[in-house]
Amino acid sequence: MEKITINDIARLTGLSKGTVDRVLHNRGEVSKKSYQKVMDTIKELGYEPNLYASLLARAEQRTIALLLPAHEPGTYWELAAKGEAKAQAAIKPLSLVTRQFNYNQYSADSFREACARVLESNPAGVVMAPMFQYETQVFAQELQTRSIPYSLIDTKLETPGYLSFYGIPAYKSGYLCAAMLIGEGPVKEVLIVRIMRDKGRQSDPTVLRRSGFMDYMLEHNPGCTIRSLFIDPEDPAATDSALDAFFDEFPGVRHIAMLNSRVHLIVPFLERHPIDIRVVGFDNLDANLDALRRGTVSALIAQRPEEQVHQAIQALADRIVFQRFPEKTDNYQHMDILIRYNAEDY
Amino acid sequence: MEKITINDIARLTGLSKGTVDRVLHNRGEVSKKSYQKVMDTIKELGYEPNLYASLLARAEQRTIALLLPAHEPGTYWELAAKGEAKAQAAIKPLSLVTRQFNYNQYSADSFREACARVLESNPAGVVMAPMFQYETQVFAQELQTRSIPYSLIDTKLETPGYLSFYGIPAYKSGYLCAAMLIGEGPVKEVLIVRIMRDKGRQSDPTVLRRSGFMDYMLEHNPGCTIRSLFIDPEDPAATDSALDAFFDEFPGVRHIAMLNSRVHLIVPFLERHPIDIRVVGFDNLDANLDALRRGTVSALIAQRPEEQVHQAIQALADRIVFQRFPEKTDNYQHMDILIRYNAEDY
DNA sequence: CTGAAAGCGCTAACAA
DNA sequence: TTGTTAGCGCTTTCAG
Repeated sequence: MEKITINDIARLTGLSKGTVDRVLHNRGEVSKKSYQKVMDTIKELGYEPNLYASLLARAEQRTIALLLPAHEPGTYWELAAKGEAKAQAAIKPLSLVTRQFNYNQYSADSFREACARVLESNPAGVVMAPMFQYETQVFAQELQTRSIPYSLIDTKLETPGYLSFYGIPAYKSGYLCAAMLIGEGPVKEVLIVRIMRDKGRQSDPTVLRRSGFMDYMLEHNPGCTIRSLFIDPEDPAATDSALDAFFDEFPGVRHIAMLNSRVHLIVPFLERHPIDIRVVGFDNLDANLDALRRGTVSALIAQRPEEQVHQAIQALADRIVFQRFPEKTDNYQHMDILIRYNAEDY
Repeated sequence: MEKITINDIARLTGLSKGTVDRVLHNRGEVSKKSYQKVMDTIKELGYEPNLYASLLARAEQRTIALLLPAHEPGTYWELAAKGEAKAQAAIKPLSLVTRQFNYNQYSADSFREACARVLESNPAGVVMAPMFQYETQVFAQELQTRSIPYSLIDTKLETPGYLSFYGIPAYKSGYLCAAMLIGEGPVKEVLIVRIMRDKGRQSDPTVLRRSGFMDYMLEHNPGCTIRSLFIDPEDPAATDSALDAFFDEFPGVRHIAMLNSRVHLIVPFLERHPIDIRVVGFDNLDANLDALRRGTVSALIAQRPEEQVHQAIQALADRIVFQRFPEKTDNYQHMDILIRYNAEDY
């Protein structure tokens, strides 16, 4: 069984290497007839291109753009950004590099502007974490007309022709959060702490989480009162006093959930008032893990954001270099449950 | 800054490509003088060979051997074997293939014999899940003298010069299991169900798990009595009656742990006797997941064995093709906690 | 001991 | 729309 090459299929079809190469990379300039003939015999013989030869002959570097919210240290997106490094190493031998473009996750303008920069850089592929429904649509449209493949992470917005999506199921994650918080036991009241400015966001992923959370409560603990409190992430003092005021008014609350990655914001308060409160949050930020280890936070639901970007980049690389499509378009990831005793090797 | 090639250094030294190649792979037939000259200018110019050109010119397929316990359907090692397929796809473009060699995990002879077959196949690298301390040492030794790189998965035995290890921390996993089983609450007695023939094994990974389990109990629940029961995986009827007898004698037991992947073996019994018992086991076998969904098993600790073999293969491929060494030698993986509400997307 | 030369399989520029 | 051709950088005879 000989390795079959581009020459073989050129000979078999009666065409030339050049033409075969053109259909292989469908860069047009080929008649329908030739195209079909080549495709058919490729399939028939099970031809697979030789990567080494290809890479050797090509020798130019393509780049994959990452379009992510800006990542201040200690935030969720910093975790995600870590996946870039891993992926870099993996795709470097394929003559691919990554390049990051950041935007302010609270400003649609900034997102639009970042999109423009991405397009300007003429990438071979794009990984994006979208926050704004409309702007993302427009951008996706543009990518498609330029036939630049793109993958989504974190939030799945309905955009045309995305290559693949990687993230956790938002609704289910809220459901799970509720289960971790109250189990089966009857609980009279719980508190959901929310972030102020999230209110204004167009596409807030915590909306779905909240609805999953609510449904679990309805199904398992219908009598429970669910209270909300909004805090300002920029203002720790205000957060403290808001919590103080809350517990003055509702001293019986023993269960708190936060449906975003910021549970660490309420940790100082909790540690200053040693009531025995069960707290469940999301994501393995260092500050969250510390609180978990100290026992202030009972459980975290985590989602390996670095894996999400890693996988998205890999999928794109496969697509770009090997013309290979991912097995599944929507890849819902496992939700990791972290407690004190399994957080160490995370 | 131009890429410098073998031609450059041929020109610079006044020798030919052929000679340069000879010193590059020190296969002799070169005068001392020429050798020195080449070496010097290589260092001077910081020459790095182009892998693709090299690989292309060489054009042979190398194979990575997997040395794993035989995997009957529905067993742990079947899960692990799944990782092979994924990795196959990833390394195929590098002209690498995998080939599996199986042994009976209860027979050292069979292991030794499998090792022999692996060596005979002259692999470019080896991934192994070792079960027998001494035999593994001997084999590892042999691999090292032939300078065949190898990685370990699942169980880390102290062998010389392994490339990397992938698995969960055994002791900690037992500790975690105990935590999942009894939490902080005081419990009077717990049952550990064990597999009969594991007793005779030389390198039983559950030994460490058991000691982690015991330590958690000592630290958090010192008064608790820990009972053991041995069952025969081949004999469901005997398993049932053993459990019957056990519960006749100790009707108060409400907590069961199994420190291996076989918790499904006791599920039929449990479902026939609807007492409210908390059960914790290991690994995401289908039968275990089913029991988890039905609520018979409360929690599973899982370790993504397919990822372990996938990563081990990748590491080897990187080593073989790109001469790259893994970032970390010992890669302890996260222990996944599975409960009903997060098992679906696993 | 050394050099010359023929590829490895694919890409891309240029002609036709 | 298609064919031709000159490499990409390295390996490997084979003749000297």
